[in-house]
Formats: sequence, C-alpha cells, structure tokens
Amino acid sequence: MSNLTIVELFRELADWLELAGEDGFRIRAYQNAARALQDQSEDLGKLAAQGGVKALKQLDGIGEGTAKKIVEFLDTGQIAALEAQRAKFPPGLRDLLRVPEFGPKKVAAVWHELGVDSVDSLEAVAKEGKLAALKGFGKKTEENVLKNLQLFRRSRGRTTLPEAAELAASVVAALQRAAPGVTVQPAGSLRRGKETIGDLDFLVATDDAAPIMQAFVSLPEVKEVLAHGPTKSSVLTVGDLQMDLRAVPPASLGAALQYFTGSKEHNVAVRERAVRRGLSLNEYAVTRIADGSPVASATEAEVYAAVGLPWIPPELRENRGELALADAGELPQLIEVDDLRGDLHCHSTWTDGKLSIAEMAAAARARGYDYMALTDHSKALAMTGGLDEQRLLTQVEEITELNRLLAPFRILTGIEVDILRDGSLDLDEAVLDQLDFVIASIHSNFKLARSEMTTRMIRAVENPVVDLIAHPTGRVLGQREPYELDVGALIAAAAHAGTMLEINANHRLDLNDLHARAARDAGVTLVINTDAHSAKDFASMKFGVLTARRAGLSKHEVLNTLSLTELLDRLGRE
DNA sequence: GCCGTTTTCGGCCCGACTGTTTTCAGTCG
Repeated sequence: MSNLTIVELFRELADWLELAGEDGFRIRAYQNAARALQDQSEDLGKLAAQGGVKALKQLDGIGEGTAKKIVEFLDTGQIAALEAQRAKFPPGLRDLLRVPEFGPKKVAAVWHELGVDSVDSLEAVAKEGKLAALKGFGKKTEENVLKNLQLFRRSRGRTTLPEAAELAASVVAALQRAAPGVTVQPAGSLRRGKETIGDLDFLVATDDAAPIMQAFVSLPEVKEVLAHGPTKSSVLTVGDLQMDLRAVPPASLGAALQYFTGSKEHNVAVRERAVRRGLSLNEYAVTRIADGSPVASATEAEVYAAVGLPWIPPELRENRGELALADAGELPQLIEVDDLRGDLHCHSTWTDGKLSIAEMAAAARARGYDYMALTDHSKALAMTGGLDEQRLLTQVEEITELNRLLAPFRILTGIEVDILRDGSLDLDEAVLDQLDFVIASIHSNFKLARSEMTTRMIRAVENPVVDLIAHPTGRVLGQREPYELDVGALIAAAAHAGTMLEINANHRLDLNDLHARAARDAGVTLVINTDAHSAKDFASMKFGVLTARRAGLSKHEVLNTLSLTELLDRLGRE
C-alpha cells in the first residue's frame, strides 16, 4: 500500500467535515496532516510497524488524533470517524467541491434545499432555473455554474512546469510591450519551480495599473475574463489555464512578491511568525500591530528580515522546514544552472536521437559544457533501434575518434541499458564494464506489482556495472503516472550500493523534489540530466535544477557539477 | 486537531473580487 492511500483518506475526511460545517481549524489540521503525509517518502506502514503512534507523532502536523487514525487504518482497513462522515453524505457531493466557485457552503445549500447530490444533478437544476431562486444565489450565479461545470468537465488539471514557463514568458513579453518601463514578474508556483502549475500569477509594480490591466485581459491567449478590477484581474486562457495579474504600488513590491510567490503554507507560517513578534504581514507591507506603523515593504529581503529571517529562495517556500533552517542560519547554498559542467544522459541518431554524436557534442560545447555522456538505448528497445553489444562497441570507436578532435571537451562512452523484467540488464556486463558511464532504466513491463517492481529495480541498483538509475519512477509529467515502486526501498538500496539516482529534467522531473531530497538525506549522489534527443533539449536543464533546488540540493551533492578531471576520478576512469 | 521564545489552554493569516446584498457571505489564492 502506498502512502497516498492514507493521504487521500484524510483529504476525504476534511472534505466531509467542511460539508458538515465543522470547525475550520480542525479541517485545516486534517488537510495539513494529509500534506505532511504526502511529503513523507518513508513508508507509513513501515514507520507505524516500527514505532507505532509515537513514531507517527514525530512527523510535523501529525498529532495524537491523526496518528491513532493511521494506526487504526493499518490495523482494521478503515477509520471509524471517516465511515461515520461517509454515512451522512451522498458520495457525489465531494465532486461538487471541485466545481469552481462552489465551496462547502454552496454545496451544502444545493444539497439540502434542492437535493443536488452530483455534478449532473447540479447541471439539471441550473438548467431548470431552480438555482436562481435559492437564497444567496441569483441569475448570475446560475449562469456561472453552467459555465464552470463545462470547465470542470474539460479541465485537464494542472499544466506542466515547462509548458507554463513558456506561456509565462510570452505573457510577460507582451505586457512589457504594452507598458514599457513597468516590470512584470511571474510569482506563484511558477517562481517556486513547482513541477505542475495550477494557474499563473503575475505581479506588476505601478501606480497606474489601468493600462496594463487592460492589456492583460486583451491578450490573444485569453478566452474569457473572470475578473477585471483596478488592482486584480483574472482570465482563462484558450488552454483553460487561469492567469491572475495583481498590481501593487512600487513601494510594496517586496511585500507583494513575497505574498504572491507563496506557497500559501509558507506564507501562513511566516505570518504566524510575524504575529508572534507583534507584526502583521500582508501584500503591501509588514506593519507593527500596535500602532499600524510600517516596518518593511520594498524588497523581499527586508520583509524576511523584519520577521528575523534571511531571504529564503522561492523554491524552498513550501513550509517543509525551511523556516527552521533559515532561523538557524542553515539554509543551503542551492545549486544553480551555471554549476553544471556537463550532461550525462544524451542520445544520438544511433538510436532515437535527432542529431549525430558530433552534432550533440557541438551543442553541449556551445552551452559551455566540458563533457557529455552519450547514452543511447539498448537492444530491448527495438523501436528506437537500440544497440546490441557489437554496435555499441563500434559506437565506442567512433567516440574515441571524436574525442581526439574535440579535446579538451570529452564525450564519455555510455549506454542507457534496459532493466529487463527480472532486474537483469539487456546487454552483456563484460561489454558494459568497458564503458565510462552506465545508466540503467526501465522502459517496459510498467504494470508489475509493487513488490515485483521494487525487487526488479533493486537488482539493477545492486549490479556493480550500473552507475546511475535514470528516471527512477517512470513518470512523464502530465502523461504517464509513475509505476508502482517502493521509492524508499530504492533509495536505501542505492545508498548502500553507491549507485547514483537521476533527476531527469526533460518532461519527467523524475526523481521529483521530495524523492531527491530523501535520496540526498540517505547519502545518495544525484545527477541532473536532460535525456537530450536534440540540441534544444539541453535547455531543459533549468527545470531539473529547479527541482534540485526544491530538494534543497547544493552543488557538491550533484555529480555533474564536477570538473572533467574530478568526474573521471570519481568514476574510476581516465 | 495541532502546537508551544505567550508551552497543556487558547489560539490558529489576510485581503480582493463577485454577487448577492442594503452591510455582507462565500470563494479563492
């Protein structure tokens, strides 16, 4: 069983309590608990088996109540408190909470007054005009419900970081053209480098916001204007992504940036800290509660300083312990894109890449890299023209030739060898042993049971010829879910065997931020690679670095920040 | 329900916008 099963139970419990109109703080406590459990890479079943309620209570946000419920679920397969709530409501009611502009109060109202118990029945009563007659509802609400229901049905969920970053760049450029001299800055989860983005937040510091607000709601990407006020506008793009633009006076830029960058959880924690110091924090300034006098507002550093903290990098602002680190002066020096000296996962036309080995090397050099590893696929991936032992050895000869021409730049010989169903490798290990860098990864038999997949993976991890496991969980952002795998067990095995794990930067972000952090904490060395199949793919390195930064990684914890000499030494090659 | 530089009780972040209202509730982030 995965931790997510338990996470989902507490989310559900929080939803029912909201509908029941229970105390908001209790609801928030359950939501916080769900989030804390989601952040936990250690298997909860294992943790509970070893330390029981006491061990679970050690986790931030988990107290006596939730710890006991977790144990109850592990022991009996259900949670009595949750079952009691389930009995009170029709199951479809939870879906209604996901309809935009429909919160617990409105859902409860339509259920009690009109017997609405599903998205379909909500649509029906709205079409019949019964909704407008309800107290607190009106004609406009009814129209919006019908629109929002369409959106709800169509919604693709969250957009991936790379897609969102591209859209944001074009929006910023367009707004800058419309209002020259005014700085437009993306905030929100994009600035924090989150792997998926629910909506885009932009911030502009100006005393004259009307023109830029107008430009924003008139962008060609905009399908619908949701709100258009003097300091805030919201729009829906043709791709059904919501974008918000907020305007603040220039003197408030720091407070506003801090506020709109979030995360919400981080901000709540910062504001709680402010209150303890007799300060209040909003998007305009930090003020003294006693007399309302301003303390800070112009820069983010000032805002954090006002609550006794150093500036915290946006990627760490998730309330996952960064405040405690900042307080202790122990924030990590986070890795930066310029720290990378090479890319150790690249393909060529020998398999499914778009460029020759020489062209890929030229592109890597053009980025300022000192080295790259050429790691084409192995023969099991027939559709890519995967290499067999003979072709691989021929490729090595070509690379050796190229290296004579390219020195001091160096192409490391390598392979991305398939991990077969039983955990063995797709190529003769005696041949693999001759390569500079051996990556192993899974491209088939995704549907194995969790235990079988974990055993398969660990066998590859423990194979002494394997240097790195690439995209360890197999997910592709927005396209493919990870396969069933005990990532905690994988990390432990990798730490024990000295095998490295990848943060794959190209549309995978795999490992993700939390797994990468857990791997680092276990003593595993990480490698950030783009899995480049073309020259432009190298550019996705920045997303891998963002993920590493969210994991709290420093330069020295990532292999491909080493110089060529250090790298070869580390790999035991010349 | 959780938590503690106000520590086992009594707090728990803050504001904009919309749509419904005659002063505010609900939702969102």
